[in-house]
Amino acid sequence: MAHATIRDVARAAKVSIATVSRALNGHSNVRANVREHVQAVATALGYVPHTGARSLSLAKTNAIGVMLPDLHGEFYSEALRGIDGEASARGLQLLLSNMHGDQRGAESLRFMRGRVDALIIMAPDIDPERLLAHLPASLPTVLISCPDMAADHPQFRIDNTAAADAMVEHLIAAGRRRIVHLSGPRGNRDAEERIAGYCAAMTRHGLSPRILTGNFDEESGTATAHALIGEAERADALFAANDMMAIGALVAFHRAGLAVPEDIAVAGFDDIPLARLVTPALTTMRVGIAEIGAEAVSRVAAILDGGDDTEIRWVVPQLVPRASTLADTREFPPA
Amino acid sequence: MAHATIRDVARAAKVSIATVSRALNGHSNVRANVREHVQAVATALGYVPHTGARSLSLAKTNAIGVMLPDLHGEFYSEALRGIDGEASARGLQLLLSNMHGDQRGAESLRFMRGRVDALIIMAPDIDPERLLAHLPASLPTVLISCPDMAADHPQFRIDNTAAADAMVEHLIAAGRRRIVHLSGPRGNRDAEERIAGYCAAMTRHGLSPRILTGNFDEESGTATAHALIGEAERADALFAANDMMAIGALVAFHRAGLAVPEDIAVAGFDDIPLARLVTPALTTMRVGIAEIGAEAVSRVAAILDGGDDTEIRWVVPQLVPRASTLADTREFPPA
DNA sequence: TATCCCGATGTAACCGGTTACAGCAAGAGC
DNA sequence: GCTCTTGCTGTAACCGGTTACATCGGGATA
Repeated sequence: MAHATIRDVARAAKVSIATVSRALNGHSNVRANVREHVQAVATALGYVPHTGARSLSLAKTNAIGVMLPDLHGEFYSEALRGIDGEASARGLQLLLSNMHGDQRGAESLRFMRGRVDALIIMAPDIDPERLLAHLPASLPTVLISCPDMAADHPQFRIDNTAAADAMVEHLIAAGRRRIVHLSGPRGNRDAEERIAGYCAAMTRHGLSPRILTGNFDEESGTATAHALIGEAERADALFAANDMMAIGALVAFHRAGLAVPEDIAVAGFDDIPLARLVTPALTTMRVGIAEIGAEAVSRVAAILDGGDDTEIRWVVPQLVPRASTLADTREFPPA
Repeated sequence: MAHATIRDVARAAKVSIATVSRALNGHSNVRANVREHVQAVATALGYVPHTGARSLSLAKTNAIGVMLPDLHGEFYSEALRGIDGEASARGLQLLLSNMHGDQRGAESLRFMRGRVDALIIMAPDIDPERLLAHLPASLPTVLISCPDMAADHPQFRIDNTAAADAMVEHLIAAGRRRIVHLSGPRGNRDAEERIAGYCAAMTRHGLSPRILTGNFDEESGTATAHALIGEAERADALFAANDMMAIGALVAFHRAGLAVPEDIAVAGFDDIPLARLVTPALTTMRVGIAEIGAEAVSRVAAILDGGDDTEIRWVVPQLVPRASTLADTREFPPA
């Protein structure tokens, strides 16, 4: 047996559907006893309003669409956690769609039209053309770390260049010279900017950059560590473009009997929750992605309330020095 | 300017809306040149179909609702990752709703009606009455580790009792006797069952159970570790009801200069990705929550295809012995 | 008592799609 | 040339709600 509709309730309560709608939605112009009667009948029939139909007629869904590149790894999980927290505090539902690194995934944006009131898109590696092409026009959209786009959307931009530069400075201050950068995949905006910052700092200090390309996953870190271990003039620091790669390397160095940071310092980027839990704890740049996610929801909400917002808001990552680059202050004393 | 509707396209293309609908949905009974013309006009107007309206008339949303207790911590993130992977492989969207430990959150299930074709609910600590009350009837629903309910829904049940029992056996085999259990919050189904398994095994071996109650978060683990450290006859093993608490304790023990596992063994439950990355790597029971999530989506899909499924499927966690309980095989040699 | 006003209720249009059914034109068969 | 079929297209009902507007009845007022 299908679900009861408002018409079923109206029939059973012997009133019009308009009255049922008004009674259930708390409009004032309904006589008290009629309202109670309608509510009783609705409960008896197990009536649950059809939210889809409701949004259609109200042109309001109370939902926002979230597009992430991936859910693998803690970084995007953290982003989602931040978004989710703020969204449910505001009574907004979340419609998820991620493109698993596949550019075609951008098409799924089309399916969001009519289901959400606004969009939050995080897509550091997507072709802007593609994104724009499938972006339902006139849908408020907040971008996080996306490629430059013609559209004048509100955005969050991470100052990757300055942050990577600062990390290199930190490593140099800690006495390192042969600093290798394990980058993210080419074409990814964050990856490219971190490379730029790394190169700038190295060059400024008269050091020659050396870049290995990874994939932002643990495996890239492991593989890179193995590659470095055997080299004649071994690097004395590895700066990975994200924490997962750094941790992969950290573990691999450890297994191979190399001491971190004594033999080689390791630094990451993002400050995922895991970073402070590995041994030695990982030095990294804190992005605060959960906070950004939450703030993105706030901006979306403000726009939906009629606000105007096309600002580009810059996020400045903070250095979080931990034991993996600091020989003197081990957070975990040797066992 | 609002978005173009199918009527705008029809007007501009000088055909009826029915023809537009048919042309764009690839029905065969449309003349080829008409179809092309309609497609061209639609593209020119930037027409994107209104998915909400479409689902209303088709009574099919291609979305499934997901209710989780929380997104904090890796456990539910992993579950969501598994669900998401399978869902997007099948072209299903995900509507997220989590109740942040708040029982009232169950009401948000009502908002799913008319927006999703089915539900996946993971709620180890929710009052079944409440859940049933707000569960839109006749919506296919797969439950994961929920309290027993009258309804005959397809379910996944984790064999927590046997698993906790097996973990105690493992600790005893490793020579431990003063084994303390750090449990999850009372009322949580998983927590209660793990307590039961722990007690059963302890009693069987003539050991007296000792249970401290935690909250499934890292902080509980830290606090418990501090409490244990000062005691006269210190415990020689801590079995936490989930990995996050175990890791909190692990770190706290380390900081306090206690060697794990030499001075005290530590074991967790869940096998979150983090578990193998901490030092020493954490012994735990692998639940495979991402796989369960994926499988839940498959079951949902099968039901939507007309299948019948009211089975209770049991998940048997597997012991993953690692360095935190095995004095002899350290995965990370001392630095 | 007649008039006005006001609050409660019903009718019907609308949100943006899909599709059953009707209509219509062209080609086939006689 | 006339009917029958076939294939394309349009009309209108429907999905399940909301709400502008019309209607209706009763109390207040003159």
